Amino acid sequence: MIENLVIVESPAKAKTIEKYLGKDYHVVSSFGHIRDLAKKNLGISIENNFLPDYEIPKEKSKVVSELKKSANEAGDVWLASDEDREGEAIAWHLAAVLGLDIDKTKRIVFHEITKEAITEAIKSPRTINMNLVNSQQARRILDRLVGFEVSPVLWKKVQPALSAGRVQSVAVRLIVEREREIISFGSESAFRVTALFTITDEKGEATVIKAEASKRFPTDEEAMKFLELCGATEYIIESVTVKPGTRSPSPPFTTSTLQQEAYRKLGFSVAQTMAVAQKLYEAGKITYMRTDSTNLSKLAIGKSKEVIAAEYGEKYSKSRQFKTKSKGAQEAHEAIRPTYPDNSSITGTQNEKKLYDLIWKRTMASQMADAEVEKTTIIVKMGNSPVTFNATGEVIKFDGFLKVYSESTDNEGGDDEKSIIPQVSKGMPINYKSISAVQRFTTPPPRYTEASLVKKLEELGIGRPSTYAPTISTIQNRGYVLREDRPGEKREIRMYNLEKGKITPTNKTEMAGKEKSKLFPQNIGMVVNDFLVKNFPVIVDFHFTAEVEEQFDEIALGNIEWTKMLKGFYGPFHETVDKALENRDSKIGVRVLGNHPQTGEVVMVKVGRYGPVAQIGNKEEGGTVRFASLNANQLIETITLEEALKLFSLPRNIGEFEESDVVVGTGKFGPYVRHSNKFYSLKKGVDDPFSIDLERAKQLITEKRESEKMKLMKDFDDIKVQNGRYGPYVTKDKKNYRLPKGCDIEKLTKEDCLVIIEKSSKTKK
DNA sequence: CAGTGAGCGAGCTTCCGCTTGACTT
Repeated sequence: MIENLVIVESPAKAKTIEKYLGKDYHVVSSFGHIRDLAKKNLGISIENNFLPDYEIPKEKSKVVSELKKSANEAGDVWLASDEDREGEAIAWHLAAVLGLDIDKTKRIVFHEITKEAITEAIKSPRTINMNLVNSQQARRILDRLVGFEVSPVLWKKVQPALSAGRVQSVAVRLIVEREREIISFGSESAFRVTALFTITDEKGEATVIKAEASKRFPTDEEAMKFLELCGATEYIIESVTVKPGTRSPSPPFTTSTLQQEAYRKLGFSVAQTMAVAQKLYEAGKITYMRTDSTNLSKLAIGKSKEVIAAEYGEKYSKSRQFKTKSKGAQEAHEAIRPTYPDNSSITGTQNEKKLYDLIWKRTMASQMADAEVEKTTIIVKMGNSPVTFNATGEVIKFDGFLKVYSESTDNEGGDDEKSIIPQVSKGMPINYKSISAVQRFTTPPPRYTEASLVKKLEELGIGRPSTYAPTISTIQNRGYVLREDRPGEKREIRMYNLEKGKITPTNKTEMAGKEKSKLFPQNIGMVVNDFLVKNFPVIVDFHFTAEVEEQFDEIALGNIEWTKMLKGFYGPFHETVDKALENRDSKIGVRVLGNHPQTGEVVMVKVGRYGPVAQIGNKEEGGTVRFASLNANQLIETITLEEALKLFSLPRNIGEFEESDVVVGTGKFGPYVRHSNKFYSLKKGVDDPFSIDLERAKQLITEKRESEKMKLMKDFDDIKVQNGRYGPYVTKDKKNYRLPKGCDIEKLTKEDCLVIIEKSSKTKK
């Protein structure tokens, strides 16, 4: 019999702690929560003062029975779940399920996994804090009430299988509202004037500096007029300002900042970052990856100091402890850092190496000296205009933490490039090399990426480190939003260039609105959002979470009773649910575009059973009602009558080829060409089903035939060997079969193929 | 693998936050 059983949440943590505690302690893991509200029904008895109905989920039964067995065999049970609201609740559920005495069972906490912290914790156990547990119960029950009362309203009023919740609905709202800002954004343009000046120093060496005019010019005429002035004057340096400054490193990673930087620097999706980090954590290479804390253990700070001094020298080291500033942070863990700071690199997959490198650098940089910079600003005066040209340059005097790491930012325009400015003095005359006025368009606010959405949610205090990635998956799985690339549209920009007193106009094109991996709201997301905003304004308010969190904190402090808090919330909330159900507004999400120009029938768009659809005519008026699905990227909100009517022109016959009709249409998988019962997809972003001609259609048909021929390696009529994405395979009756390893395709016979098919169907059973 | 949009109504969908595997394709 082992004297002491310690229960923690994570198995990787259990392994480490057991090493620190020695042979008198057996450390096991609960794998997170072991009980939850009943899966079916509401799981809450509202009339019994919100009495929760807890059950052990099926997938947890094995863990729980093992825990029970260990607990029965042990002398003392120590509950060592995380030091936060959820951790306290886990401890309480464990006590309840394992039949431990709530008032006597030892509860210990540590927010870093070091030998010192753990032995210290063992010395000072406390008991379960029921106030903290109750604040968790309030949180859990409130979320269930919101999710399980609002979602069914959506099923009834909008579409089945939809969902709403305190976190996901706000995430969707952010994306929808951002899209509307972009839709209503009116882009304006103005000419930005930049000059290249040549500066010759005492030694006669020439350098070119770039300076920007202090004014922008709204029209071509004004820009031209200014350039004319520029060509007819002299330039003198009016002032030179040199300002020293410092830059400080960012704090070490939390879940949210790791997701943002891994996206910006490595192009990882939020889910990918978490999966790779999980592997690093399980291999003992980094500390826990779901954390809101920027705290580092004394051990980590000390070790980092040694590493930095040895690697870069004493003057690069500066120990710092960062205060966590994010709203609602619970700080149960350390920041995300290398377990062993002396390992600057690791073995593993490419992605593991890259992410580890990022974490190592960020951690080291956080313990390094400020960078010292010198910012120089030069103002150049013109002889005939009050407009000045300004140039800024930055010189790094001491690189400090920048030696290791510099944080990326979200803005994409690399406009404010900083150059090195040579020695110049006030009153010095200089000459221009060239001056150009370039039309610049204002840009709408950026669409969210997964990572920037996480950042925003964290700022609002909505969601937790363990739920950022799942929330983003949920809103995509429900079809509310979609992560997409957009090619953008070509835009002409005008420019005028002044050189040697002569102005030459030139035009160039740029791509406007090009997007990569951005979150776009879908029609159903917009309809659901508008419905929620109208019917449940409190729930989708950006401050709702912050407000209820304040009350949860009061419960944790013992100032409010948790069921009272729930009663206060539920009364008015449930009324809004009833009101939303009573409302007989049948036209949810319908937008009437106008009337058919020929027949006068009403034309509308809405989200139908199979997605967004345009409709001509309606039941009430009689006659035939016609439907046509909207194309991908067409929004109910912005589609025009003309565009909607165009949808009804498909499928259309565009001619004949090899004595068969060629028909263009749009199907389940997008626009296609149909020819003698075969389908050929149109190229995305290249072909348009409404304008494609016979010539291009023929081309698509022959191209596909060519590639099919390339694919075909052996042809035994009903059985074929084809070359696919994952190498050669056998195909028969539209079913594919993998080839055995080391198979010689050249010698493969029809009989061999039949054997392969036989074997494969046997193993499937 | 290229549609679907009548009406009835059974039975189902759904939340947030803790934690990891065990499964195919």
